[in-house]
Amino acid sequence: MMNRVILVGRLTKDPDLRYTPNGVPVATFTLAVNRSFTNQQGEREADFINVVVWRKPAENAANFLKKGSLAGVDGKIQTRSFDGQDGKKVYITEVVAESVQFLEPKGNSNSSPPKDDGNKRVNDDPFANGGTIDIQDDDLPF
Amino acid sequence: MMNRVILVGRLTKDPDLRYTPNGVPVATFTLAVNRSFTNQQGEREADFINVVVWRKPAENAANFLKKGSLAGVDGKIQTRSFDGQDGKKVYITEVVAESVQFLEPKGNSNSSPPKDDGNKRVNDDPFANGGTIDIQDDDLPF
Amino acid sequence: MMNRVILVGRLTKDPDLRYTPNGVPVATFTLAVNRSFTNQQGEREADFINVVVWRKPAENAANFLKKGSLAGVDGKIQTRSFDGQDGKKVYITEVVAESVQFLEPKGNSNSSPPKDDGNKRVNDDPFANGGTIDIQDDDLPF
Amino acid sequence: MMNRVILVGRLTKDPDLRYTPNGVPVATFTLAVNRSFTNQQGEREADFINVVVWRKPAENAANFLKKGSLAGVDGKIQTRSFDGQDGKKVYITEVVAESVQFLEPKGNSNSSPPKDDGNKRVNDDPFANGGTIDIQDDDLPF
DNA sequence: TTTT
DNA sequence: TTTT
Repeated sequence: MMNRVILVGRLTKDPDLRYTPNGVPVATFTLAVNRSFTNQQGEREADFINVVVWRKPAENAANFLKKGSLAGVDGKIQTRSFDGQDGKKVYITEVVAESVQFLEPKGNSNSSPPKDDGNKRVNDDPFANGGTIDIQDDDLPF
Repeated sequence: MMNRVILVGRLTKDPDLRYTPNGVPVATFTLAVNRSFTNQQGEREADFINVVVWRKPAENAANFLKKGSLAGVDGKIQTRSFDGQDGKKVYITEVVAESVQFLEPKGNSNSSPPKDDGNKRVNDDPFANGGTIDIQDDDLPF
Repeated sequence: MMNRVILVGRLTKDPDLRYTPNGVPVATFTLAVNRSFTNQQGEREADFINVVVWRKPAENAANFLKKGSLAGVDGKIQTRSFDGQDGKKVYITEVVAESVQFLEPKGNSNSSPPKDDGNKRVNDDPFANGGTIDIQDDDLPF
Repeated sequence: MMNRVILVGRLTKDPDLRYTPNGVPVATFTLAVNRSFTNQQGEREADFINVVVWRKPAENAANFLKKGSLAGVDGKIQTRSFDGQDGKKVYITEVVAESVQFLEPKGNSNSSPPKDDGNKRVNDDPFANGGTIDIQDDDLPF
């Protein structure tokens, strides 16, 4: 059994950072990954892939990525289901990132600096880890 | 922009082979990929990932894989949407396989032989191609 | 910066398990991965890829894999160099496996049972972990 | 049998473009891929991975990548051997790229424009293909 | 509900 | 023989 996904694309919006009742950080975002070929109308389309990240990489993603950022994701496909509001089961397929890579060049944060929305700052420089936002030993305890 | 998925798992059902109006073969199946860790209840869960294959590999998948077969998939994640019966947009995330690998050992087709449901036979031995079911030059013209 | 390798192939020999001076297990083996295409002479060739595994997965690989076993590897490419006996630098490219997957079907250990060469037994059934031989929390402390 | 490699790193030198006696373009370059962790001395090390590309993507790589460019590679590991000058067999492990991705942002070609060393120009804008440098139908015939 |  |  093997399950591996690698993506490079651009965030369609700022990451959404939340915390579980136990205080575990979870970030979600959507990556737009342009296809390398065009459709019959000659348009280049994209796949819009939902990504979930847990723990410290979640906080790093929230701190260093924003709408339009070029990011790499290494993780797994996960499927889950829940009961929708109309009583029907909803099936979800998403990518759980094990590491998120910040691929924007150093000076290239466009116009605005990385936003600070009040989350505690975990790491001030994504390049301190070679640009990788990885699972760390000192992550929240689970 | 990069988009790559590699999976190894077991088919939950026999592949479903169809043809487009232009005669292009498309097979779909679901791969159950067991996770390497267990949940809080100590149960091992699986991800159920929908896979689409086009052209000759579709026919090969239909001919050589069946419910329970161990298979490898190398492809891309694709997202698409359509309008559901209740007027709401339905969003789909699936894997488009570029190659499908038959991983069952040679003599191990369980009890029954590979089924033959009347599709024209493209290749009588998946091992003739090292077990790979790949896109071929003589695929249908598109 | 991203670095990901996924392989499925067969061991060319039994894994070689050693221990560092600090007692850390390291296993090495070579995977033969048949190519999906043939050369001009119509022969199918293979790539012979050296794989290194550390810690508990190393012991699991040594216990459950042997010459001819079908195995999956998920890891990274690593390069290193050392000074050869003739004073010239030797450059090595190999795969460091983060997880090793035992893909032989359950009853299919060919003729002989998994060998036991005196290594302490860490896990008696690779399927207890869904066939995955993964890095565990109780690995040696580094 | 599966064999897949995905890399993102920086070119250590300009690509080296050559042509076979039959006129088939081949480019080679080395990708420096920084590791996400540091060694015992607290230094971040890198893996230096040799990459080979054939046909049109080779020409595109030569035209759009240079020393220091951030690039993504999707391909396979290949091993081969030849007889060294001292009569001993030399074993090579390298990556054969199926597609090469130009990840430098559009305006960020540093100081100098993409070099033109006299090769016929195949494509003037790597972004015309969404930044992908892919195998095309009109490649040389093999 | 989508990015450059 | 190595990149930012």
